[in-house]
Amino acid sequence: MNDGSFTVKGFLEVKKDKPKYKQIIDAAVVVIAENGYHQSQVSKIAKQAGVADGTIYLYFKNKESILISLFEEKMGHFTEKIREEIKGNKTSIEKLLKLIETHFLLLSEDYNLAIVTQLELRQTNLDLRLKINEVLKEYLHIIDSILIEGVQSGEFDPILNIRIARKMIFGTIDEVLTHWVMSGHKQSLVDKARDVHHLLIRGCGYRQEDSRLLEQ
Amino acid sequence: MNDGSFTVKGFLEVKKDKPKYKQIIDAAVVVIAENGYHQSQVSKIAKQAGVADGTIYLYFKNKESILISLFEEKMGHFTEKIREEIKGNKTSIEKLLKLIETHFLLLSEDYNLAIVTQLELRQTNLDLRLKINEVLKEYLHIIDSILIEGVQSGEFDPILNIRIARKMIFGTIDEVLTHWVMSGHKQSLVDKARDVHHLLIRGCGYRQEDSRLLEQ
Amino acid sequence: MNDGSFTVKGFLEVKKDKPKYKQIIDAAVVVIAENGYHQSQVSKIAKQAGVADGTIYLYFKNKESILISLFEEKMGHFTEKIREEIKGNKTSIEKLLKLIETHFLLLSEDYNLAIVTQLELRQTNLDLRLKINEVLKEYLHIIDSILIEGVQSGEFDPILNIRIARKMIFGTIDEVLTHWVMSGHKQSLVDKARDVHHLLIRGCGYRQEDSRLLEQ
Amino acid sequence: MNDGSFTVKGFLEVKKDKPKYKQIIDAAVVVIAENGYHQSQVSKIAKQAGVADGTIYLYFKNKESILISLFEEKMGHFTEKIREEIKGNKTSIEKLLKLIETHFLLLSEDYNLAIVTQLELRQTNLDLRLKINEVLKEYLHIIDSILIEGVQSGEFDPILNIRIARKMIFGTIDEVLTHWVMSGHKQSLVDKARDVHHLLIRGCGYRQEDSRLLEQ
DNA sequence: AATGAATGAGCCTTCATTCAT
DNA sequence: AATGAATGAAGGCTCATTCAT
Repeated sequence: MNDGSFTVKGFLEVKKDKPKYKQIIDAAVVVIAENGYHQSQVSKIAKQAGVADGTIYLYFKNKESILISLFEEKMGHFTEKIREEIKGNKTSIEKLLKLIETHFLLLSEDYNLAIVTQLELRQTNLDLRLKINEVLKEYLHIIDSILIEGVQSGEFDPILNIRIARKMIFGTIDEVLTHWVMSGHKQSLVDKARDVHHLLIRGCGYRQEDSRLLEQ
Repeated sequence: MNDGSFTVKGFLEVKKDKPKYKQIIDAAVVVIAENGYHQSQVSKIAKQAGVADGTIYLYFKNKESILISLFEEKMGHFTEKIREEIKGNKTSIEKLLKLIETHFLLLSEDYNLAIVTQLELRQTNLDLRLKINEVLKEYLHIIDSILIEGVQSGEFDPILNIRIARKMIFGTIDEVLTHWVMSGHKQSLVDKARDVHHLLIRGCGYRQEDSRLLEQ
Repeated sequence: MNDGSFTVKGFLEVKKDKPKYKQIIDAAVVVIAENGYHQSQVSKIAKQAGVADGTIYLYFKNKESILISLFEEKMGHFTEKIREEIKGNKTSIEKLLKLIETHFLLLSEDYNLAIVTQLELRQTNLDLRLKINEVLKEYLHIIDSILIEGVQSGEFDPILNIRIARKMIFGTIDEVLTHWVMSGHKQSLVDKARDVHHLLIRGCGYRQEDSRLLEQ
Repeated sequence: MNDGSFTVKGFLEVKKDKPKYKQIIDAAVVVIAENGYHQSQVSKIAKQAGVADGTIYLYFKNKESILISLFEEKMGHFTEKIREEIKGNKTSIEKLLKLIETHFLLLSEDYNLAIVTQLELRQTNLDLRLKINEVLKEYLHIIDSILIEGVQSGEFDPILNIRIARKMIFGTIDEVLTHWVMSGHKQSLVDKARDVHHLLIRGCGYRQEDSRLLEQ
């Protein structure tokens, strides 16, 4: 449940800042990407992290919590980065493009992480996946707020079904990513961002000829 | 011994049609849906199927092949049913709606199967998932042919990126399904079909006001 | 215990003469030689024999009894053949040479059988090996009678320890055979017979210069 | 993890010298002697050794490697002991006697080990037996060097076929031992050594009346 | 006599986790 | 804080044998 990190209010946050906590998470990404989830024993992760097996359990409650923390840590960085990137953009159209591009870019830059999040982490049991979904909510909230803003600004269909639209956006991005990872990341992912964006905003009711916000 | 073997005995007799083969697959669906993939031991499946453990291995090479056959069998039925259903429809718009509705309907009618395909089968190792993807190709081909037809008929964007559109359609349907299964299938899935369809065809460039094919 | 053969006194012996009984034993030799004892399942032997699995059990009580019968049948032929061959020889020296030569010749002519008796049949459990030893006694009796005769005729040491000498003769022949089989029967086995014989009779106290019985 | 690994900790520390490694091997000898090879499950060996099942696999790669190590360890001790014992003897005749006596004595003192090496270890598959043969080579080399020395010193036949003689010596010793074990070690094994030796050296061409080296 | 589909007992090995040091 | 040796539960698969046809 808890990833093993302790925060002392009013005092200094202790574990997450320590190198070893991140060491282990980064080791997990490498080991899982290289060996696959089912071949990523705790001892392998410990070895890669340069610590003893037992040390893992000083920082994480159990193996599952390494994965949850991994996802929290990386996805947290994701949402943070995406929030930053879309901040400067005026329209929802632009924000959505930035979201897709940033998502694609971040995974392009870390193919190991892409393997882990798109393929390996899905081989885990339902409990873990439910917790991962918790973490994903933050990301879905960003999509939702872009959609709501877009509806209010008139960029999108005024009667857009936000929940379905959110699933379309997330599902499409996810499907594109998974395909890209599975086919061995031969093609440029970032290059696909505009095409994906194009279809998605049109699906949300945006009409290119009506408003030229995106035009360059 | 192996699934997929054919015996001619007076008439064409496919082993797959023999009761025990299907018995085991149906048992697997029930057991996996109820216990989760990692808690679905071969002995449990055998018990549910009403056969001895060893009997499983007369019909399947190993545990993994039960799952592949399960997917082939069920997905085969899916694509077959979908092909049938879309046959009678004239426009691509209508065909896509029929595809979504049929997909939703079939999983609505068999919630256990929905759990298995949307959640449990994804917890398997990469090898199995690659084989499952092989099976999925058939489904993706149907989507592709609808899209190509729609582009040719002028219903969809003449410069539609088919590969991305296919991923949008599949990714969206998949995301909607997974969410529906994970949230405990409280809401009607089939009711969502029109909304999903609406967003997807718009994403593909369809303009409601231009052509009224779908109108009732 | 019983090999499954039935003899009706005064009437015709039934099973052993029937082709299927021998068919199965011969199939066992081939299958065991080709696959090794632990990979020689009953079903494989049945297939090689051209009968159904269940048919095996009409002729043999269980798998073990196939092996015992195999050994009895083949070893019986051995001792019979050896008895025949040594009958015509006058001296014990000559008889022992004939025994060795015949043993070597028979296994040279049937390498599969050599593999089975020298290597594979020894991988069986102790019970079976005790029964095989029973069968071997006949062979050891022949050695004994040659030795006793040789002592009486003055060819061998008058105070020869027969039991030890028997073990020397059998142990040496066995060791030469096993080495020949394990090293892939590249060299001629029969060519070694005279050298083996030479050492063994000398060990038994025979003195070439004293009597010239063997000279040509 | 693996047997045969070396760790330097202040001094030369061989893993094989660690108590647990030997504990397990000794437990294996007891369990196999008492239950037979095919009834000697890893769990039984672990229980006898007083360790957990999994601990076995910290010291041995798999079950088979317990047996190989067992043989290496015990046979290594054998050859070492035999080399020591024959060192002090002048003639080949004496050395061979010492070899036989030592071999017989060592197995007389450890009947469990005798059961394992003479009966149970032979029930293993061919692969394992080939590895065991590797270990046996050391023993055969000792025999060879005694023979060569004996030929050079004139004790043995100057044109002695060393390879056959070696097989005679080893085959005879082995046959005597196996018979002794199978018949329940009722008789004294060491008492047989002189008789066995007597036959073997005579087989190698030694003539008692010519040289009186062995006489007391 | 012959078949062959069905049975079900039995075991090696892995690996997350603990705890004495 | 750190170590890493030790633990022990848990399951997929094989194959000799049976028996209804």
